Amino acid sequence: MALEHAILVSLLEKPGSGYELARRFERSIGYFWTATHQQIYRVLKRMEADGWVDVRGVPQRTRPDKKEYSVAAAGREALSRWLHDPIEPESVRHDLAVKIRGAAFDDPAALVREVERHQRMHRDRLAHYLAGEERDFGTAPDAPTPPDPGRELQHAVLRGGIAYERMMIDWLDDVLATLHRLGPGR
Amino acid sequence: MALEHAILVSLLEKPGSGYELARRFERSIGYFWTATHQQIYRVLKRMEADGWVDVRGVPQRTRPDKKEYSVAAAGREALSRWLHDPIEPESVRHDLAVKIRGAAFDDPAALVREVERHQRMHRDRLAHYLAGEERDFGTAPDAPTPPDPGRELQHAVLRGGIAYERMMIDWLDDVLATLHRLGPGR
DNA sequence: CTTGTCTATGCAACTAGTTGCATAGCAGGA
DNA sequence: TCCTGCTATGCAACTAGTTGCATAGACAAG
Repeated sequence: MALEHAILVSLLEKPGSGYELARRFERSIGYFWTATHQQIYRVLKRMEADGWVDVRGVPQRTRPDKKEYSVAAAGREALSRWLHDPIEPESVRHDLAVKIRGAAFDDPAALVREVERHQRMHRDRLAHYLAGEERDFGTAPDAPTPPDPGRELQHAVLRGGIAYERMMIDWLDDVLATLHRLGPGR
Repeated sequence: MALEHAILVSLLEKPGSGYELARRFERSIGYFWTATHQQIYRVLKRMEADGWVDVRGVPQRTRPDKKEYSVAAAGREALSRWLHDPIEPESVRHDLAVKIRGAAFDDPAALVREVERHQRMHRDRLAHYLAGEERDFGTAPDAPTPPDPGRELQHAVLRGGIAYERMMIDWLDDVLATLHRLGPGR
């Protein structure tokens, strides 16, 4: 399990509340890990009980009070242990591939719209990534930024996301061409 | 949920037992969907109760008897319904990306071996895919095979797997270069 | 003749993740 | 004023998926 570890990394990058974490999981972290707010709250509880994180109540005037979490020593150690563990089978769940193979037993042409819809989502995400890259890592201004490992590694992960979206867009072009070649079937 | 649907597609391609399905999920189907034998047996039970599949006891001499499953009319309809449903948020779980961002808070250089190990696994899988492609879809012999939608679509999905592995290998080269540039940290 | 591997199925207990709902204060618009 | 939407946290009930174990016959290696 790595949700704990994804939370640790996110809190090390910047401490925050469960709600804030949930929003990060909808954006930057969500590109390679998803989690709902319920799951995050529950796991944070467990991490707090295990002493992996510290909590600090933050009263707010205009908003409900929040609990700001930050990584404790035990959490850092747990993360370090996990980083040094050679694990991961990388389980895959790719609905669209199942659908494409399934289309042979239905009407292949009926899948065209669905594939196009997915391709559009990947194009949108690519545009979003590229905008984020330009914003956060764009061509250096006059002041050259000092080398920052965190920044460099975040950029490397983002480049992975960009490469993934480009690959998907190209592959879905290939799939669409195949579907068109097959024509209306069954 | 799509394990049911992945099983339906697999059984439409070729009827088989729970054990056989489990082995297919370790190979061809496993490239885009994973499942353990326990899960498959349990889901098959449910699908049988729902009338999605038919069972036929097959006595065997040298092996334990098996139950051969095949898709029933209701199963075909369920698959068709799912194929026409525009769904999927494509949930992602990418441990390695979490590790890479986490490396900023540990020793980036210590991750080099792990990344190399992953890259090796992707190279192996790519070689495996390419061998399978040559075997099943290789340069046509004298007899041109008749057009078969199932075959074409299986090939399209396999090309997706190949594109994915190539993308990952290239990206991990990029990650390794970044890690080396950072040098031993913290 | 014992040990290990392969086919074949399954139970029980657990952990992970999803869905629906509840609460509650504040802000802004109709 | 009421309704919607945002921040903020959480419970309860469910579904999905994992891990460990059990059984049992056939076959091959040592």
